[in-house]
Amino acid sequence: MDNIKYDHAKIEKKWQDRWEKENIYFPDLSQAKEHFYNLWMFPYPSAEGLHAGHTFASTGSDVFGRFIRMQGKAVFQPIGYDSFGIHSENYAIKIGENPNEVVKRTTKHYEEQMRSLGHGYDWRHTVTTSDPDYYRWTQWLFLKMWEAGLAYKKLATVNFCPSCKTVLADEQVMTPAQAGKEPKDANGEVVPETPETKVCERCGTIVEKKDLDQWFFRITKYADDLLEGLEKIDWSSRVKLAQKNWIGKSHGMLIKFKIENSDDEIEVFTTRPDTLNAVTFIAISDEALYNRESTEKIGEPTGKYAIDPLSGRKLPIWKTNYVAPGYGTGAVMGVPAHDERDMEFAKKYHLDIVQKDPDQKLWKEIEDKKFGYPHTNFHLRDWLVSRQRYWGAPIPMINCPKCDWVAVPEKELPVLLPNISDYKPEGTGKGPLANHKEFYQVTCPKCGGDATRETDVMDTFVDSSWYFLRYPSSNIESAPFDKEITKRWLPVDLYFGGAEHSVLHLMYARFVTKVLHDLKLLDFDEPFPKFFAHGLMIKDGVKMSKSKGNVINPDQYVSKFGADTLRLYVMFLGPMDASPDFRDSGIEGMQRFVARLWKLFNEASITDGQPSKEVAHKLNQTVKKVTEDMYNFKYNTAIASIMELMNTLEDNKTRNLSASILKSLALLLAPFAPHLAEEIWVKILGQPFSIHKANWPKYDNSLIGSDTVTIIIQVNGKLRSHLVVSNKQSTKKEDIETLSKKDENVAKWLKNHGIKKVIFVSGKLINFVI
RNA sequence: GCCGAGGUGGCGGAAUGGCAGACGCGUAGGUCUCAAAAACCUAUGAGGCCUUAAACCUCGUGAGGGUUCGACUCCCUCUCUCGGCACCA
Repeated sequence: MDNIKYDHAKIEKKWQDRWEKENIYFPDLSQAKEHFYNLWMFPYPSAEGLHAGHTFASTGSDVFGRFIRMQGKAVFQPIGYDSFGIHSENYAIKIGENPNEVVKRTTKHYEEQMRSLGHGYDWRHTVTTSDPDYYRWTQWLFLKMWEAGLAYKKLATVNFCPSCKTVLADEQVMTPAQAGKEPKDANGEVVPETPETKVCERCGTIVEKKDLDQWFFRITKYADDLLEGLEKIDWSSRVKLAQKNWIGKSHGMLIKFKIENSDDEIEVFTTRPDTLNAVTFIAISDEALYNRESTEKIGEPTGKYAIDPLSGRKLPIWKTNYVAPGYGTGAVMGVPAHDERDMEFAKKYHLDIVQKDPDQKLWKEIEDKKFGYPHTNFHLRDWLVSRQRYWGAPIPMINCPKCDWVAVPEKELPVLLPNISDYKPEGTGKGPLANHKEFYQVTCPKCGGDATRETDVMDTFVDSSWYFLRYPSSNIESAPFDKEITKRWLPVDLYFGGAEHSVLHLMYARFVTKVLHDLKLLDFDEPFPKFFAHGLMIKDGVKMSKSKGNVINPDQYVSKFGADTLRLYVMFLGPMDASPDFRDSGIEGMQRFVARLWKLFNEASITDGQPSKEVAHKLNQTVKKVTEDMYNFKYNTAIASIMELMNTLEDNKTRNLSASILKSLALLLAPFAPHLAEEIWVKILGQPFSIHKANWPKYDNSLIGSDTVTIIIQVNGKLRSHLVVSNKQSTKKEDIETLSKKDENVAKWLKNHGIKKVIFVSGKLINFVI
């Protein structure tokens, strides 16, 4: 037995080295004709290593890439690291090391892990977003935005954690339950939670609001384009809907109200101008009241009155906390009869309530009489890209007392991020770079006078908004992306990633692509025509996360069971878009499957002869099923049918197995278990290296149907018996009906009953209705 | 509150109008062994019938109703779970 033990450690390493040496996964990017850009969202190195959830996702992508490569296409499958940004920086701070050093170490380990899993990445085209060769072009992108008038600076309210002394991204502010923390005040005292309590993801401290000067990208200008573009891309409706809701387009009108005893007017946005006849007050947003974030509606009368343009009634104007600032005009018309929120407010403050039916004619009347005009509003806000942090790409702008904001000339890029020791955020409203004169003290590129550099860095989502453009051109120094290569390889053929990026990353990448398209730098305007959202891995029923302490490190499984067993196991857990639960017990079953396969190939007497009918039939069925499942990312059922095939072959083992059958089986296994399949292909079947360049097996439809068919016999829809007949006979209603009636068990049910109707589905079933 | 996805054996899951539970895990019994592990074989939704076995029957896909010759699958109502958004006028 020992001589056929599968030594996964030795065999996997051997083939990984040979694949790399012989450039199996490195397509010639300038030549390839039939090409396929297969992309998995790059990870951010915010931990020492990747966890099993990454293994599930990256393997899912790799399996597809291998499958497509075996269809004869040149597959470009790159990988990199989203290494700038708050996640990586926070991790560095937590372990008390400089992010420059941490990222070097963690990305190295990530690479080792991905290599050990046997992923077919093109290691000659990796990107690391914190590398100056990369962020130089992130800064270039900022300049393009600036030139196009799509970057601007303005005062904005941002989230601030008084304990971490830093500004937080919106996605790092959450409810205490989401953070898994008890809410604390700035002094670290636990305080009672209210429905509005929003805390810092990391420490659970209640976030404060601060007003700071911030850089924005004008994504709102592309709101309609982003919405319309969704129509032509092949994404799941769930993800499209999330983007649609985020963009939040609503049609309505802006209506003007004159203010009593004044020349001023107040303008409100409404989607219901047909209810103007029931308006009784005007509610305006008030930052101070709004920031108290109470669920109870509160307000204060301003003492002023607006005039209803229809009836001339006086409408009191109230400052309230329930009108969102920054949306529409920040003012709404109060219509208690048709809006629950207005009703709640009107009741509390004893405002008038007028019951009148909505009148669709008002849309036209308001416009005709010039009380207002049609207007479309969006929920989408401009993209805040400033971060008062250290670990990001410096924003390439210079502030000159004479010339205002001046862009750093393109040829002076990159603006290097200095390696400093005081990189921790201080919470002063400025980033750590503001403490470094040698960084910010510069001369104005325009007038030559003394000027100061911007000391904020860019949001990490800017880094990841264009990285897919860089991969094929990663070795080009003169441009962010080469024109010819980009034309050949983009857009991405399949983008594989987590649904948690449904809005942010995927929206930003689409926006940036559309901007570059409008600047005539790209000839497509959607970066990911096909996106597949995989599920998130669960461990023992709960989401895998560092804070819950249930993160699984794949390394121990690779060393104990081997990459192929682990790959097969995670792919077998369930369909790719589900959330599989990682349990240790199941992986041993997969180890058994691998051992049985190995034994089958080693013990079989391989012949050149034709396979038996039964085996040929099963093989063709399996090839068809696996091929179809691959395109639908239903790897679990693909593997199940390979198992069935193996079970059939084991039953036939005493007979000799034909080489053609074994070759097909090896090919079907190749995407899932690349090392095992290669070893079998080259060493046992004597085929030329490499199986991963071989052609995917074809199936013959004529061999899928067997000679006989089982017909189901039902009485009143209940299964009563079966009938095994020849293919030909199975389509003849009269024959089947006669044979069925002779069946003892069927006859029993038909006895003493008249047959009302006979339903016959050719080749499948017959149903007697009695 | 709104939107979306979902509820199938002891467990992961399969079947998308036609044999419910493929495939795997687990469990039980067996073979091998001094013994154990491993490996292999057999059984495995619940219940009934039966000396035993085969065969057969009833029930069964969150609950209730409907459409259909036939429903896990389609429609309606309810319920629970998970995910996203959340005073957006």
